[in-house]
Amino acid sequence: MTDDKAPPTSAKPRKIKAPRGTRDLYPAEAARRRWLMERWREVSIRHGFEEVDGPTYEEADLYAVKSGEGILGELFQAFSGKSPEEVERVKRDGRAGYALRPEFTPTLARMYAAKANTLPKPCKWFMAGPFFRAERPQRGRLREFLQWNCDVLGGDGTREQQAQLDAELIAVCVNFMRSVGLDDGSVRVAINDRRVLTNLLLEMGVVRGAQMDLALRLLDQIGKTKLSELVDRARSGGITSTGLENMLSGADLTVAMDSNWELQLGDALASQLRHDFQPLIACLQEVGVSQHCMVCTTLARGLAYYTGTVFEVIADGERAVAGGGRYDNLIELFGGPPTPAVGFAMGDVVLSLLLQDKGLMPSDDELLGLVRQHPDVFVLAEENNEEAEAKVRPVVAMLRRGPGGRDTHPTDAVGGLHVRHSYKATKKVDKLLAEARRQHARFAVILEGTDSCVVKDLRTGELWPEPVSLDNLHARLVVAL
RNA sequence: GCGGCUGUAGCUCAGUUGGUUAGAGCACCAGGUUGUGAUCCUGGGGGUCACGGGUUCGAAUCCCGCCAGCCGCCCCA
Repeated sequence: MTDDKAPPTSAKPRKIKAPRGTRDLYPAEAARRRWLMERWREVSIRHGFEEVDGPTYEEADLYAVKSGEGILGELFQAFSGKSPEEVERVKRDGRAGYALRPEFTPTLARMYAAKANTLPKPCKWFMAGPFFRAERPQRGRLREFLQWNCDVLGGDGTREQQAQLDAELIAVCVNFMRSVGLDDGSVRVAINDRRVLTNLLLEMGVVRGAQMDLALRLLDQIGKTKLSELVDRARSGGITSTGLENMLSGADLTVAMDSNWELQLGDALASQLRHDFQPLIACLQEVGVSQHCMVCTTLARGLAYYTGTVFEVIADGERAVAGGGRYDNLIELFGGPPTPAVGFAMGDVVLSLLLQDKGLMPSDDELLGLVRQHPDVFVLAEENNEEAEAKVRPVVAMLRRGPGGRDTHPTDAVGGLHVRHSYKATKKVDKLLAEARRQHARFAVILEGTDSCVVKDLRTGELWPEPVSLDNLHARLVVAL
């Protein structure tokens, strides 16, 4: 108290708000996040993926390895704060030793590379967790967000198996979308192949190297930037290809997989693409998702490390919900053995917007139920019955602990019920039942004395015909639930 | 980093050309009626009107700044 470093008493405490682009999760929002994570987990596991995770921050250099220039500007820097040298270095060149993870792939590559020879091949991993990017928040984009990553690493590298694994990965993604209620019409997957696209551009006269990178970047911008400007940028980049200009100008090079390509593309292009995409298409049909898929030859995906198949899940009115592709030389880049790999990521922000747009986001009450936060039992006492009132808290404790009234190990929740009681001053049964109802309790237990109670089923509104002895209460409730 | 719009109670919003002590509904808390599920009645807590300056006898209201949110640009791993 005599500390002279204490702030002056006249200083008003500053009201600190959540940092820009972050979210405070009150019970309903926390339930929504948990529900989403559980859906992601459930679908991943059902498709044979194993859960992994890594640190939420990494050495900043990890993110520089795979060339992303832009990425470094959007890293949240992190440092230990203990080392004066490190602080000095941050002041000197503005770069801390660590960064909050902006994506999972580098961590994944690092983890896989470290244990490559002991892991099954192919190795199917998923994770879901928070990621951080120091961008300007806007619709569908925040600074802290959740992301679901699924990846398939390794395999024999044959074109046939690659197509199988690509298709399997796309299927996980599509089946998730279905599992949250999105129908065939509202889930579309745009698919392309970097190898096919590059060949196409080479044939059009685009030169490998800087020109090719620019061309890919420009294709990625279609729909976001005006045509005239795209063409201008292509020309100022030294690209004279009229083929590219046609692509940029919106020549329709997107076809539903199950449709008649020749009609839309002409015989020559159709037969070339059919040849290139046939293995993947066959596999997508095998796993039953081809009706969602279309080949979109203008899809590039900005990411530099993609080497083959690339895809995006798109929905009208929102930016891409998920995106991914094949990155066959990335593991090697992180010091691992040459390893074919394919993966995708889905963020929670756009997905939530999409579910809201479509009316598929469960209500707050539904979410609390879905994540099992609705009480099993709400305990109260008859009015004007002090003996019964005195038993409320012991009965609550007994039901929470579980059978026999003996304490169980903290990790052993078997038999313990989710039990609540009122903290209100009122003793009116009417109001207490209303409270139980509001909290969506399944049963109300109304104590009548020191050893007996009546049970009301709040779902049907019916009373159990006979009073229940407190000795049998837990067992009876467990059966009824 | 740049531009546009918006900030009044936990939420949705009123608030007149600048004029008493800033309001409603919902939510929350309490009391009453009813009396073992949603009704109804009454009362209560809660706001330095985002924040900081300025103009004015007087500012939620007008001006400037700033912060935050939303929308877009840039960028997208």
